[in-house]
Amino acid sequence: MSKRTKILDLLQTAPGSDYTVMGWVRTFRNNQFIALNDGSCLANLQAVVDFENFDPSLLKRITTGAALKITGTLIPSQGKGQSVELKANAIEILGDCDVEVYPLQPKRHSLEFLREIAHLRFRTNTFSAVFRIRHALSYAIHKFFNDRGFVNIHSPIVTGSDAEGAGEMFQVTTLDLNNPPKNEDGSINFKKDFFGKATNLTVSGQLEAELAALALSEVYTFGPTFRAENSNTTRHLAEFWMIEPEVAFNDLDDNMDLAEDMLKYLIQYVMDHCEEDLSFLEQRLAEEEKQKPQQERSEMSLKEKLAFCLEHPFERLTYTEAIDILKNSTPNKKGKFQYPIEKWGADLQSEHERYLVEKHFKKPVILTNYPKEIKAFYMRLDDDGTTVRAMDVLFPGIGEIIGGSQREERYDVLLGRMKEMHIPAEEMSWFLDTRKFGTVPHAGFGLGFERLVLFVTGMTNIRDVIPFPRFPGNAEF
RNA sequence: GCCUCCUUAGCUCAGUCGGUUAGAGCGACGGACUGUUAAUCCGCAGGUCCCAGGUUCAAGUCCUGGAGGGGGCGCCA
Repeated sequence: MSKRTKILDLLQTAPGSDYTVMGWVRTFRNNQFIALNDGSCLANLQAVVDFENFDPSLLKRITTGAALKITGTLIPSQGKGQSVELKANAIEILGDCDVEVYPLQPKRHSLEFLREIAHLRFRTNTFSAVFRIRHALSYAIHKFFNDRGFVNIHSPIVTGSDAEGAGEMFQVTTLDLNNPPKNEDGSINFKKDFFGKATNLTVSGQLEAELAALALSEVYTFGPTFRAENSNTTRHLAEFWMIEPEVAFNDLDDNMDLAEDMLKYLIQYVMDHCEEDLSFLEQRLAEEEKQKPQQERSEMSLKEKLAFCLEHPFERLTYTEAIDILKNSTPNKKGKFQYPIEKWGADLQSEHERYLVEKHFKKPVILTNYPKEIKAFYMRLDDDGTTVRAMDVLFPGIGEIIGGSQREERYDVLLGRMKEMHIPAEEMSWFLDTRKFGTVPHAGFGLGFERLVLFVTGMTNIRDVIPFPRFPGNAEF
């Protein structure tokens, strides 16, 4: 292959020289204008064909979806849509594309349809924009933590611990499911399994991150996470990516500061580096909003929404304060909530979270100090003995984007909480060891990566921000 | 897991009270045009009305079951 110039670079190059580009045809207009895209940016390169100088049988093969190599001279464009264009001197068909059977047409497609052809949807404007932004966010996460001296920890994906309590787990085994080795009592003998014990896919890297934090001080994980929950929503996946920072010597306030700084940094990064893709998605969203009834339309455009998040501090309040607001809220008094707020202690439903974020405060909200009964065993017990130092960061349209806490660092209190919640302490001795040997206050949280991508791109279904979504009943591709 | 809606041409959808030969836009194809921006204009083809039963003189339309998909709720990130 001769030297290739990326379309992203070519569009910023002064005209005059010859270049070779390779990419896929979006449209071929007027037997003259090829809109070529190579994914390096949203914009297409316009290649101009003098059709009298090319074999008609070659021109017939320039169809939507075909892969081309075009060599030509970069010239100022006579048309209005672009400043430069490539005057084609040579065209080579790298791969034909039979439009009779190629599912992508030069027209608008529904997200539902594209989801069924996820192997081809990268070739659309919307999905190429989403996945470029997804990449930018991934890179920015590493940059944010690296710049602050955090150490990236690769926590295990196969775990022997089944006591994390973060959700249903997928089993990992090499045993013959049709004829597994049995113990005398008829149960399966996992000693004969690959790892010599029952193993699962991880539901969280947090416990391992805590071990590292209690030596390296500032760490984070960024890896795949698996939950075998039968969740059927636009916000849940069975396989998703999670970022879990864990910081020694941090309390809950430090933890909230870190979460807010991080989210603002990431949003700012995308606004600074993904202007073209963001503008496209903003326009796409605006067109989608037009289809909705006036009442349901959002007041802000995508970029306004992102800027708004940057400009205002997140609202921080305790669970108890939130209950008071909800109890006295108009929808609660008028019986509009499906689950009315009656007494302190109840878990908040998503309708309540949405009211706080979207109606009452109209900005991101951090809820803290939840009743201990509705939170995990490892969260630090408050002095009153009834609440724990938990924090949930709630975003408009997404709900919970971050869940975290200051961790219980006191050995006796942690052990007591584990017993209360029926966590088998014997199997968790390695975790308890950290509280036995030089324990310190520490805190951390989990950020759902796809939920962040959802928010930043303005997409509405989490299955559209991961290349090949896994959810109940579906593991295609 | 629960609730709800949908499934008609390649895609998006219309199809009245159950009644003749099931329609439109876009896309594809053929032609015209040749500085176009999802080009335009003219023409043409394209249907297992999701599947299996049932009711009826007659079912895309009604009923039962199944499959696939969307949305909401719960679980949570």
